[in-house]
Amino acid sequence: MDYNFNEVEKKWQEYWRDNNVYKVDIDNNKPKFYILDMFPYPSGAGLHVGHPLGYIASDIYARYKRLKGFNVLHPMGYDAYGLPAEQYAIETGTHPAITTEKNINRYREQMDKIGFCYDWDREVRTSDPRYYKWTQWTFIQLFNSYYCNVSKKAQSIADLVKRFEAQGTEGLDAACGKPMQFTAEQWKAMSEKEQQEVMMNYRLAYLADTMVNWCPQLGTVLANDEVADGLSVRGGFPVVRKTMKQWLLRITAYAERLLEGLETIEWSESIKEVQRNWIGKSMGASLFFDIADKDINIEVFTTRADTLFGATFMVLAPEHEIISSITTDEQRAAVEEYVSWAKNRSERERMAEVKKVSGVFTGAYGINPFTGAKIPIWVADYVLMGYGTGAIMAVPAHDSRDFAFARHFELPIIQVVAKPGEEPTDASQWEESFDAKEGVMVNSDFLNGLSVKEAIATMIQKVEEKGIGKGKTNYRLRDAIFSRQRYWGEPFPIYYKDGMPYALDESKLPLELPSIDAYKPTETGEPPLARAKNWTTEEGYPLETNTMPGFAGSSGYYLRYMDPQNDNEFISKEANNYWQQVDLYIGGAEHGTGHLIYSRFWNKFLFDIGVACKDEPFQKMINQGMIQGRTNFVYRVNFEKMAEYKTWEVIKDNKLGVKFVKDFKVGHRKFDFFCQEKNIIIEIKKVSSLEKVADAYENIAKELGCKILLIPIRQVLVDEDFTDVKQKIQDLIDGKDVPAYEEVEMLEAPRLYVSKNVPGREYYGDPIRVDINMVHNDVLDTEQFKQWRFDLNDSKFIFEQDKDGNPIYVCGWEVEKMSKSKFNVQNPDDLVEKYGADTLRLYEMFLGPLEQSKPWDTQGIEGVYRFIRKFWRLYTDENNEFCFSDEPATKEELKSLHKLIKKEEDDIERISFNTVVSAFMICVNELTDLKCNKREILEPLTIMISPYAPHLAEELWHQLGHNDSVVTQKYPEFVESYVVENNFTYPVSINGKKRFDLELPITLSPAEIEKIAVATPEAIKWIADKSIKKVIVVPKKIINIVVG
RNA sequence: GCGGAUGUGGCGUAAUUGGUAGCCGCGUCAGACUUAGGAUCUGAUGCCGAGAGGCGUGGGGGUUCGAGUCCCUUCAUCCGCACCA
Repeated sequence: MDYNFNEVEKKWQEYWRDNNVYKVDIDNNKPKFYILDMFPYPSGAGLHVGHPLGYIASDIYARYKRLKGFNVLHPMGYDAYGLPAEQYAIETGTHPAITTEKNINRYREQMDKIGFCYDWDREVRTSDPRYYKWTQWTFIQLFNSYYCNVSKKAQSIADLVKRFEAQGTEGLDAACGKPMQFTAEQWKAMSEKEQQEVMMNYRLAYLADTMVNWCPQLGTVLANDEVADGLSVRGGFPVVRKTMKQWLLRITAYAERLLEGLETIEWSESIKEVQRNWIGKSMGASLFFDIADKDINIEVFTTRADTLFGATFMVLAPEHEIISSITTDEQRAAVEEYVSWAKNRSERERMAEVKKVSGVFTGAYGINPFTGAKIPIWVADYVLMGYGTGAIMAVPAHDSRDFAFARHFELPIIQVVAKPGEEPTDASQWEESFDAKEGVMVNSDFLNGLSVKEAIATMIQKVEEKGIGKGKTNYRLRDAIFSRQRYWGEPFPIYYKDGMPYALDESKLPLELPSIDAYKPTETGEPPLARAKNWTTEEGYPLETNTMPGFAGSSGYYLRYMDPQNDNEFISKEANNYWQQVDLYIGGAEHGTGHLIYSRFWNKFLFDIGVACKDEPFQKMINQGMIQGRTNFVYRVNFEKMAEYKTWEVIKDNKLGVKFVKDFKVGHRKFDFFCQEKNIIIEIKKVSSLEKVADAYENIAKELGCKILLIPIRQVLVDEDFTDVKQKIQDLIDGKDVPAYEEVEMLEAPRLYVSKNVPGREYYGDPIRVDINMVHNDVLDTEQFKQWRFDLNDSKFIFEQDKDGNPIYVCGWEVEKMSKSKFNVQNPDDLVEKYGADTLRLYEMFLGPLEQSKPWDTQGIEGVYRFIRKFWRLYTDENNEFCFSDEPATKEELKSLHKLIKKEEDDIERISFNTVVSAFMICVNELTDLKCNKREILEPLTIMISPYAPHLAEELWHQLGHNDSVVTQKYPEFVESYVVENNFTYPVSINGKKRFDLELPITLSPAEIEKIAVATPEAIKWIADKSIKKVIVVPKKIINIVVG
């Protein structure tokens, strides 16, 4: 009998649980290591094979670090608040806590089956009052803090009040909503409400009117990262822009620190870049433009102060508050109409119409501060209120959007930057704007002749001197909207007195989520919490009815794992000083602009107030790739695309020696393919319409002096290799006379065939990626499609025609994200059932580099399963009886083992788990060949495989006669002397090409090696009559003989 | 449009500093044991070629004794951001 994984895995999972093997406590005698997975949102679908990929990797790393003598913190918990459970509650009336609990239990069961080494005593759930007490506590600290730009950290709002009392805003440099100036006397004269309003301008958690993403279907606002393509990420409902009073976190105060911090952490360059883009720092200048005949000015932000002389008009965002006060009476009606049109457009419409130019003139003029020229002020929605000041100076010559706008509304265009050595030209005649990042200033008075870089600096200096502007750094990052009009989230520890919000006393925490009768908004549109009875403080003040967003609970959870049972503090100093920060964080890259930036902000704030001892939460991060599913499809072949594809293939691969351009435009006409050099047009046309268009095209060809070839799309069916077309194109290039087109008759349906092991060939002769319409969006009814989907798993082939006998449906598959709606979800439970957890663990690692996305393909799992059994057989004899030898190990056996020790150490450190699995296979193959069953080899081998296949290892460890757990053992010591060789087999190259091997003692000098090498019969044969020019000898690497 | 990646056999991949391209596994083929094989074991397997040998890391060019690796250029695919002034 073979290895019985079912029995063994169950046995050790129980043993580990009953013996608290994974429990971890502070141990000052050991170095610590904190390795963390992104905790999951427990959805109803349970885990799929993509989830455990990161968990398995971190589990292996954690177990390895433990063997290496570290005290490893490796916890797990649940991001338990979230929309799906609440949507379900609205539909069914089931309390989200019940749904969540059920899902958590399922997740836990699935995770336990895979044999993770989490210390479950440290589990956290964001919806647990004992946990969210500290989320609320952190919120109160944010509410009671402001950000001092001088000390560059958060400080107590009480200090700010003291300052106001002493000196007002004199000398204050703090992050705030809008600039404020008042004296101590004025402060003291304010009413409490007024003072509270002033403080609100500085608090790090503040309430303000703000433009939000409002999702009517979900009945809540959403953060920018919760919206994609104008739709909500959860649910896919439309989102509109709307001004509402919301809680916000002043994350912008930390923009610079968030940016700088990226330099200190070991994250992938791509995710750092995502964050840099999100923060969007740009250095430029803010300039004030006076308005003609008015006593007001407009502030604009520009990164290109140098182009000021080229500013020929100004543009305001439709939401800009100054619009109504500057618009002239003649223009008022038009402006108001435009503004209301622009405001009422959905985000989706706006995005779809980015290329369309729209705008309206206000009738007002700004004054160019240097030339004194009057420049018209327009309103247009290509300027966004959310960025900079919501107003720009437009320099059409050097900005494509300004250029398009100027063209459309016939506004003047002045060139101010020229390529070095080139004279300025009449910009009003240009076809497109000149993106002048480098060049020389022209038409710009005192800037003329300067480079762009010099001109920017000079201009900023000049502007500052004149007092009409100043150098300024601008960030794209917006403050994070922190309230949601939902039920299933943390209640705010806030009550209202006299209309102003106040924080609850910390002793009142946690403020527990009340139970309510239904989970939807009230009839009057209040958030669900307004349904709660007695939702007031003891004194009767009303409590906040908004709840916190999903990222509230996940922003500081890694800290809580350090001290999860502590009800008196967020974390004890002792725990924090010991565990410090997360050493290795593993999770998906999709949280780049959400959780990962909020967490960094949250942690920096906690660092400022002395709760966290490190400025950054996650020192090193690995983003595991997504495991994609294989989805089988039925396709309808799009012959037009196929013809285009084949034609392109012919042009590309046939190496015709001339260059064809795709989608080439001549004037307003667009051609499929165009070769300028030879004046050849190739067009792809439907057979039925070919005759009609042929004449038209011949005229065009004549007009342009071109030759034309029309390819009937049915050509692809009768001429699979496109030989005919190849010939015609070649003839055209050679200047031969070729008829513009030939009618192709289709006599019978094309023969389709399946080559089972050539993906892509399944649906047509050549591996063509035809543009294909997924059938369920198209003609076929869903039932039939579904049936096919399942039939397709065995590459069963289907060939159909529709009612008119026209389109042809074939099958194939594609790699997609795994999702229930795509019928392609692979569930780990089934695989554990069939192959065991250890096989699943090894296979997920063996699939390829952790960070790479890869399609899930179960075919290869057999190989890993075979390996596991082969590994088992090393320890057993033909009768499956354990059988070990106490003989000393041979040199070969030790060499094999120690090669593996080194490889595993090196590769685990660089998170290359797939190569470690491969190294195990090599070692086991070698030991099997050596028929090795020595304890001296097998004991260390058992320890070494335990991070990967813990159940198997634990069983074998006990079979080897031990009574303790393999988890608590020491990783074997690498001994170099076992792997060093006396000889090295040199590859000998002649002119860089390897020709033969030569085994030589490693003690030889390069000169000796050269002497021997050139004298070998093999070398002599290759040198033949040529002479040796040079011999390169790299010791223990290569010998290269250069002959000539 | 901007930014980040990635291109190696039929497939997943390996090659850590420029030094034997294709390790390991899947698949395939052949053989052994078998009543049987979707079990197990053995061998072969980049392509072309009977062989000698030639060609091969998306394409083109360069540096080098030597390039998957470095440089230039080009093509393709994936991901992120996107009227960001």
